[in-house]
Amino acid sequence: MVTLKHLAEQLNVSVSTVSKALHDSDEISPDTIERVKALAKFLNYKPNQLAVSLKNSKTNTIGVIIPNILNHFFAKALFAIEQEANKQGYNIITCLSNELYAKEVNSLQLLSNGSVDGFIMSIAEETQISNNLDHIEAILKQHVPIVLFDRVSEKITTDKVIIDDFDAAYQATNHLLSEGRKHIVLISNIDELSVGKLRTNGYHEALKEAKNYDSEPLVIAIKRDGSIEAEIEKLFKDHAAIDGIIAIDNTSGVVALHKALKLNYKVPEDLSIIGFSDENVLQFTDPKLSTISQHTIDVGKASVELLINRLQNKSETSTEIKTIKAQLQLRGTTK
Amino acid sequence: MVTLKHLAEQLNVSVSTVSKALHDSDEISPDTIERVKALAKFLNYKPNQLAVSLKNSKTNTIGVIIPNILNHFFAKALFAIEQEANKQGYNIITCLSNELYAKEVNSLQLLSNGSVDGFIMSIAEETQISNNLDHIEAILKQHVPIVLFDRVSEKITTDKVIIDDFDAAYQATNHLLSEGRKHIVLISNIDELSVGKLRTNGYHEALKEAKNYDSEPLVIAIKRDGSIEAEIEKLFKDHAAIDGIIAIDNTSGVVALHKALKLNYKVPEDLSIIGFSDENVLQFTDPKLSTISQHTIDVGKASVELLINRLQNKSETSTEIKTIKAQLQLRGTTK
DNA sequence: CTGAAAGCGCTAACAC
DNA sequence: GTGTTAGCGCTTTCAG
Repeated sequence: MVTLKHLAEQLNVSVSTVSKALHDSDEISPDTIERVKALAKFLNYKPNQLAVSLKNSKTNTIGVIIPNILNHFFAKALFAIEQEANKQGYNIITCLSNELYAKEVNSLQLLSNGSVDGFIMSIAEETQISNNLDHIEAILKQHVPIVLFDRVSEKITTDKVIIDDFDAAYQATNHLLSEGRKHIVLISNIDELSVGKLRTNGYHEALKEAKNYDSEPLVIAIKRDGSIEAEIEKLFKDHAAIDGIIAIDNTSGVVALHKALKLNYKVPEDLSIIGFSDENVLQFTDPKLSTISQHTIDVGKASVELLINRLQNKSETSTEIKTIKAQLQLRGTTK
Repeated sequence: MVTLKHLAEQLNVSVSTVSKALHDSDEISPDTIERVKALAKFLNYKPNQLAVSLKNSKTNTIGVIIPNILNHFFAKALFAIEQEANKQGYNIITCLSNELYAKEVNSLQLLSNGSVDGFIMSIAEETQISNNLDHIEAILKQHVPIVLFDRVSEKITTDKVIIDDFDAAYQATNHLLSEGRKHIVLISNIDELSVGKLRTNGYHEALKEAKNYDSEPLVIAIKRDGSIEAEIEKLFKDHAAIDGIIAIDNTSGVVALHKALKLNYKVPEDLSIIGFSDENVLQFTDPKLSTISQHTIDVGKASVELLINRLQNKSETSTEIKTIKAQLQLRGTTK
């Protein structure tokens, strides 16, 4: 590894001269600067980031903790975070909690002592269920900033980026009501998550406010390990009169559509379906699924902005909660 | 941040005593060890990894460069790499090249000077097209080990983990031949990639060896930005006699199945389809897609093993190429 | 059993 | 315009 010292020796100058020269200090003669830079380039010198970070107590890297990278929403969020961070001159260290409390604790602990300047994270399912957030509080107390996105908690006071989940489901439900649907069911396999609860509440609220809607709300909660397909088949068997479906997780809307078509429901004539999905599933459906689009890229971008802001304005200003509007995208599975 | 120095001051001992005590050195009295550890725990001391790494010239972190995190194959590979690395006591820094040469160069440069002990990477599309691999050679020359997985190059001599792409496609094609198919087409949107070429070759070879197969090979190469759906619709229109499809990328098999069913092909009676997909798409298809399964978890795991091996046996043994067998999973879209 | 000192690679205040 | 020095937090050799 080429170091400042090597360059200094080769050039018969001191290490500090080399360092200054490489930073274009005006303490150094143009001539020397040029010689230093030439040799640095020739030897392909790259500063050791570890040493720089140690010296500066600043790493220019962000720790990102993702609950489940196989979930397309999070993959896309990571994509956006990485992109924006890079643009702003930050690197990222990614940890995958795999929805486990223990891994989340571990990652936070491991990185919080100097390895990263701050965190962007979404809370693991296990953590949300237990609602034990002391590990996050602990990091915050050490003045390492954290931005929470999507899966957040009211127990924690910090910067957050959230989606207006309640409103998104509320609007979706209202849309189906406006189509004159009389039996609207909500399907969820994210029952335990904060976002799942909010979406479900939005659905309930819309139905409660509805005039002329006589059916009881019906929520199908699919267990994490359960088969979405089997549950949905059962749903159609038990409730043949269904004419509207809101699917609040990433995939069950697509599955519901396939099953419905298989059972010869006419979509959207007899039955409307709205999913909480990204465009990536559209190529797999016909008619194209109407969805609630989560603007995932914006979520990631906003998270990075919030964190870097906090990092740079050391000012202990009050925390910010940024809400990214979800958007109802009507396509082929709604009237 | 709590440092060794803090602990030392509080306890009226030297920094080196503290350091040794925390490492259970037998130079230190059991009594002191206990006192040190107690205080360390009380103050929630965590060693500064930057300092440790700088001192040891060893970071225990692996740089992972992923071409496209929105591709499920790579998301799963990352998942596996992270998991295995963690198990072995390594952290990962993830960089996303987004298929771009420049980003790949950048990530490699940035991390190669001390930030990571080695790399696990799959080559960006742009890099594979240009076939300019000097940046990778350069890192290798600095004795920073690299493991290449999936998208590799023969120009580079280093440890590699590959899938037997040729053989997988060869077998798949032979299976369709054994069903008596007479018009087998190959669909690809990864024409430019090493793996795409290998799979296509396997298809060609199988057809060449086949007796009683009279049709010409037919390869539909979908441009990166092209619409898979439109291309496949066109395929069915232009070649109604098709009775076998091999789709060599992650998604086009699913799309082909949907379009075929829509056009009232009987699958698998009139038409067999084999995709190169993971189980994650199965819930979207009926009948279930027959696939070539890539054992992505094994690919990730093997990559980590190879790298750590290289890291620990500094011995300059010859490089290793590990082939992970792909597996033909016959389900509902083949006879 | 404990401590002093050097050094990993870098930056920056302070000489000269 | 250039060099000396100290120090970031840690480990480790060597003295005591």
